[in-house]
Amino acid sequence: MSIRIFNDLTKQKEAFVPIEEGKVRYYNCGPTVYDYFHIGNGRNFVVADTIRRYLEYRGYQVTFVQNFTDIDDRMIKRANDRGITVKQLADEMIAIYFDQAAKLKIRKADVHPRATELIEEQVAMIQELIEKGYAYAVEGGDVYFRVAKKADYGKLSHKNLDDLIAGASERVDPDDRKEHPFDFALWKGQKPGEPAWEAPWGAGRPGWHIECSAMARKYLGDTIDIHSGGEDLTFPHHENEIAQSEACTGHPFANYWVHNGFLNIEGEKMSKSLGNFFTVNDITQQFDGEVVRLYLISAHYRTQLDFRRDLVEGTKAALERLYNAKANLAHLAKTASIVELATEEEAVLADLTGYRNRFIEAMDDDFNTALGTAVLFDLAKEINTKVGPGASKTLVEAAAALLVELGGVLGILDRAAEVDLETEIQALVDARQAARKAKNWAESDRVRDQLAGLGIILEDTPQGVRWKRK
RNA sequence: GGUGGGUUGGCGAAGUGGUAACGCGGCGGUCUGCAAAACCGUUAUUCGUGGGUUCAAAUCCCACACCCACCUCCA
Repeated sequence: MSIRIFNDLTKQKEAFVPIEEGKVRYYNCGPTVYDYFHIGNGRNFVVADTIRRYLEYRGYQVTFVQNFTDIDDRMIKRANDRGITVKQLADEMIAIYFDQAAKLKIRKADVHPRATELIEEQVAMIQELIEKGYAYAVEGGDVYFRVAKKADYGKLSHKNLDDLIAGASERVDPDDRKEHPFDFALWKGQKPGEPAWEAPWGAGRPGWHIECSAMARKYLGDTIDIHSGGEDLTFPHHENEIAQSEACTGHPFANYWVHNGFLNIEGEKMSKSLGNFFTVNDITQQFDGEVVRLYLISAHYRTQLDFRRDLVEGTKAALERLYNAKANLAHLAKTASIVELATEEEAVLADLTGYRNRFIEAMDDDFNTALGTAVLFDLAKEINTKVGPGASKTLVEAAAALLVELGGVLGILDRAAEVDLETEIQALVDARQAARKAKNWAESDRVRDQLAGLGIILEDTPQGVRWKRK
């Protein structure tokens, strides 16, 4: 069995066969760093991170690249509005990206190139495209890609130029300098007050699409295995990347195109005008990042997902369930001393392997995280039912390890099952236990309330008192 | 207009030919000094509508209805 991926290029699930055995070259379109990234971006980054984690879990050596677009119209406008340089804006937002991404348990990519770091490579590609007749410079210093020359233009979005023109007849802004309305900018000539770099056809800055082509090429090669992004990027961004890269290198650009569905807010498209524009920063003020992450992968990545607070609240309870299974095992591990498995435990241990297999089967099928998480809930139930007081250390540890192993693939459950309490808090917990032993309920309840005020929630279990932070 | 996706219990969400996973919520219970939490059990004879194919369909085919996304810089 192998991993199957729904490839947008062919619109069907295909067995995943990497270019180089055992290795994966993976590129995901990162954010334009003009502002805090929003929860829709967050979904994309979580999806890409999960795919990356899973590929690694399946034994692939993954080189994962995710860019920062640090030069474009919005960057320039925002920097001007704030009276800072584009570079300052980028530095600030990139730092925020890493901070917020960490909250969602999104790992750093192997390479996080910035568009402005690869100007030379982009200029070289544009030059090559001009030489091969795929691009032309016009008055004003702009350089455009000649879409009509690329016979298979539209193969990713499954459009052809005639349809495009018919569909967009009213929206295309006529630009006499362009040969074809859908020719897109590879390079934008400098306008007064804008940052610019030197180029053979005049100072200016790269267009949006060329940066991804250049970055993917530099760090991953002419042909990469997987390229992903939000579904809205299919056209024109990814279509244009394909056109540029393939025209330039003469090789296929990416073998598998993966697009995640959009994230809506309470049933509506997120937009500033609707006032429902939420950044990850907004959301993590209210919810634990791991809860948000679990919510984002609770549906298959290709479906549209509605962000609803009540559902995230529900996910919080669901994640608690998994953590409780983990905490139960940690508790048992403290007292479990028998190493040898009892006969009936052998069957449970064998079941554990079954859960791992089910998980792999689910995730192999186009990264079905909804099914994958379901396996975790089933596993938690098995643990709670079959692994109790008196269980052998071997079984307790195996169960705990599997829970963490599978959770780790999804980017959850890495928090310690129990935190050590500060001595003064531990003293309060002890005091309450003493009061309870003396049946001094008034005093024990008072201490319990006091601890609640400190954010410590106590749970009296048959195996003793357990606590967790609010 | 073109292209693509969707419609599954109170709410979410898997499932693409063999008789409806999983989570939240609800309900019942266990535990507890009482709580809370936790845990256990239970919760769709049914998968937008109407036809058809088949021994068998949520799953395949044909209509229809409704919803959504993309169609030049928005993940």
